[in-house]
Amino acid sequence: MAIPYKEDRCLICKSKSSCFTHLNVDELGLVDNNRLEVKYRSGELICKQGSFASHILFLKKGLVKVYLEGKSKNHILSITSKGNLIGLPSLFGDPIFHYSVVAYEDSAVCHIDINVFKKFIHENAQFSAELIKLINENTINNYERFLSVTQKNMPGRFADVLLYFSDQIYKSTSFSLSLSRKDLAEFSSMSVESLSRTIKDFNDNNIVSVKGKNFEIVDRSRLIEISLHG
Amino acid sequence: MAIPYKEDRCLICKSKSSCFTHLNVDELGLVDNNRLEVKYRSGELICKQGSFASHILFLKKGLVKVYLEGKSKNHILSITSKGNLIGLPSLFGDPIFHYSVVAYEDSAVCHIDINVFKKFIHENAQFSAELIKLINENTINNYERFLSVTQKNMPGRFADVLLYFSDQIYKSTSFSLSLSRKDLAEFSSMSVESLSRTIKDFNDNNIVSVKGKNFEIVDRSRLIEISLHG
DNA sequence: CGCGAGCTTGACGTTGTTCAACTAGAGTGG
DNA sequence: CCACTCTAGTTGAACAACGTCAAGCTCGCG
Repeated sequence: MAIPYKEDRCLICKSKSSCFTHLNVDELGLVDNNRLEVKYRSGELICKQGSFASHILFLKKGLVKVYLEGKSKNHILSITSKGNLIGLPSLFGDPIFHYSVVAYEDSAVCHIDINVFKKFIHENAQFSAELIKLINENTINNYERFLSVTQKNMPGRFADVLLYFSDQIYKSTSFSLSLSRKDLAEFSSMSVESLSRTIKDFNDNNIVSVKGKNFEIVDRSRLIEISLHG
Repeated sequence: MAIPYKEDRCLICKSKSSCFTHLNVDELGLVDNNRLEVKYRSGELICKQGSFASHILFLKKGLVKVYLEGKSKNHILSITSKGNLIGLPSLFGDPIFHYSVVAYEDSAVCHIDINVFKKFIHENAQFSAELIKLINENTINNYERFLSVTQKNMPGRFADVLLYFSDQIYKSTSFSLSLSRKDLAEFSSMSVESLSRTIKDFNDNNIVSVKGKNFEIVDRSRLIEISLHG
């Protein structure tokens, strides 16, 4: 059996979620005493849709995919990088995870007892306010994805995905993508073959330069135009 | 100028949202003093995507559609009946409405000052907990819709929509639908013509009996089977 | 009685998927 | 170091799903 491992005390942790900034020293101590820090290797399952959500997860380090499991294929909800909470939709109602999460890179995850979260919600209003803010940001992102998925054709959807990686995840015009073509396809709501053709098309038209998993956005304005349905 | 109209005091209102049950007499009085009750006729716009969200809306009576405005067509997020709050995603962050809402039936809506909501969130932890629960239920519904939209064909999606009306809205196997074909199409993510053909198909195969806006679910188990991709 | 919006129907075109074959590269064992 | 295998990725052709266009229908309403 593994020995519980904790790199830092929460108090001095620099990668805290914004809602933890509203906790006092005692409260942070309570978090510390009710968490486990777990390291995951790339490809490992961090949480499984349908399993018991006894803990809220905090992604301290790494990159993960958050996805819904469908009958035959999955739907990737978001690619989430460090500093974000996972499992918030499980806070009330059925205490089960509503999605699965898998690590893309070696990741560090704090498992925080869900009852500690509930305690703070009932006792610390600042914490609740911040939590609601985080949940709402997520909801608004979902709305954008609804529009992308239901109203755009393949190039438009893939343009959205590329801009998402460039702006939100890697914050650069060139990046080495950790996702497989299959994952990219599930994130853009299309088949692997169609994705491959779309990539080729973007590459041939000098919109994006693609070599394997390395992407470089060449013509950003064109990409934005395509995203707005071109 | 219209005279502010209030049918009941909040204290004795029987159609309260679940989060208001955690307010005391004084707090309910505060809600009462900071709300307007507005009646809408069928077809009227209750709130407009992108406009300033100074108030959270409570649907006291009626039936409305909540939808995202796309470039050429809309995407209906949900059909919402009385007892539900509208505008919660606008609570923090940009104070604008992220969707539009239109009445299907004559409806009564309480406009509650958004600052009253924020005040309760910062002072009443029970209220926050209940609010988070409501927001999360909505998120989980969105997940189901993601799977429906991205992984099912037209019959599957329309079966989902019919079951939604039967189970969630009308709670009966037969109902008179307030939605136009166009709205039904935007709710099922397809064109009006395809919707029309799908309806005809369901009707011809004795799965649902349809006469104009009157729907009767004849073979529920078949409908569920189709929903699970048949 | 005629007008018009909403609805239906058929023919056709487009978009995207599926299937199958092929290719490139990474790991394995001799 | 080289053949062997396995998997991820690419490509082409056939096909299915779905949208678009145009015409016709229905029914409420002036």
